[in-house]
Amino acid sequence: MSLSHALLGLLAVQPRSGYELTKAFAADLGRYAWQAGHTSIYPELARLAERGHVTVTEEGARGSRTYSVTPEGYAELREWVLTPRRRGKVRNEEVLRMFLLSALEPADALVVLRRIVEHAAEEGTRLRKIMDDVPAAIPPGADGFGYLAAEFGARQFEAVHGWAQWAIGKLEAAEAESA
Amino acid sequence: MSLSHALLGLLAVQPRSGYELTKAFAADLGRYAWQAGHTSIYPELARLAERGHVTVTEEGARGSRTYSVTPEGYAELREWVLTPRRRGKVRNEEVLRMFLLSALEPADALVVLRRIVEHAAEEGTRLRKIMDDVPAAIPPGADGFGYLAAEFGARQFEAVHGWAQWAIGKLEAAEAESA
DNA sequence: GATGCACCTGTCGAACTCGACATGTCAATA
DNA sequence: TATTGACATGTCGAGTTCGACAGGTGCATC
Repeated sequence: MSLSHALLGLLAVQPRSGYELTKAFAADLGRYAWQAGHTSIYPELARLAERGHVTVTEEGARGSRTYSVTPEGYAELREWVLTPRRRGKVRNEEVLRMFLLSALEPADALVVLRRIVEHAAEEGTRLRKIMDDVPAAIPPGADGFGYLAAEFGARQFEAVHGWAQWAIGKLEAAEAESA
Repeated sequence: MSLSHALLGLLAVQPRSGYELTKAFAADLGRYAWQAGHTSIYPELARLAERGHVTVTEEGARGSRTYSVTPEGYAELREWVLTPRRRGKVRNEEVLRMFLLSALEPADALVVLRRIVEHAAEEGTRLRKIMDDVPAAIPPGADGFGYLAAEFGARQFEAVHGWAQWAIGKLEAAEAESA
């Protein structure tokens, strides 16, 4: 399962509590790569601990438990990331919505595409700003996947932006032609 | 559920059988947007028919049934695509693997990143070739989402390609610095 | 001292997914 | 005519996900 590997990866970068892991999934990780709520995370942590892939290395206030990966857990993670795989799981509601546009009337599709262009531009500049504020010396991934993720997200939004503009151009040309 | 809307979208472009829908999900749609196997599709078609969002408009050889969207189904689809939504479902094993790279040793990460660069370049040119072969006159989506999807995929791969190269640069610079 | 809020962990049930299994058809090729 | 393979639809059970519900803590502010 991918969730277990996502948790191992997060913990390999830095030991965290279930609560902190939940926040990481709510941020960039959950935005581009893999979503999970705390209701999936806590039971999965328990399973990983049972398997010996993680251990509790600190107990803090309010019953919080900080988990770290064990050597076995790290080996499992490394193996999973390094092994090339056939097609993995894909599920993206945003992208699905983009594909479904071609099923609508061009006028409707244009409304949505213009919204996408606007939104992608906003998010792109937001992420670019984050990248600019990060001192170049920060090693990738030191604090979660912030740095790599921000750049990935920025490029992703730029690609979507370009695609939506291209699609608008195609639709407008098709409309002008049929008129 | 998104699966039902994906089916409505596919059928709105063109009536199809469950078998043909399954093939569409195995192609570009399932690659970038939403995966589904026939074991999800057939029961969902039955549910959509029950709700009156699709109907069987043709019965062919080998027990095949061709479904079409009803006006109610189309209205439901339109509403779903046009309504702006908070964050939708995201799940992408490939991207997750990219994020997890920063949890590995730089040497391991570089191996994977170089593989990504190569793969993204291949897929990008493959899709670009498809785009070039498509006569410009074909209206978007006439045969599934081929045209829009190919362009989207091509831009996606180009973005991943650029990102991976950037990441390699960062990692190599960091290694050189620490050496 | 009460109130609110972010912190922190958990269960349960309904819905959804997915691989394995099952069944039969039509056409081409050996 | 036997075999192969794409066509075509379906069920079942195990595993996964996710929203709703639940409950306790430490701190700051009123």
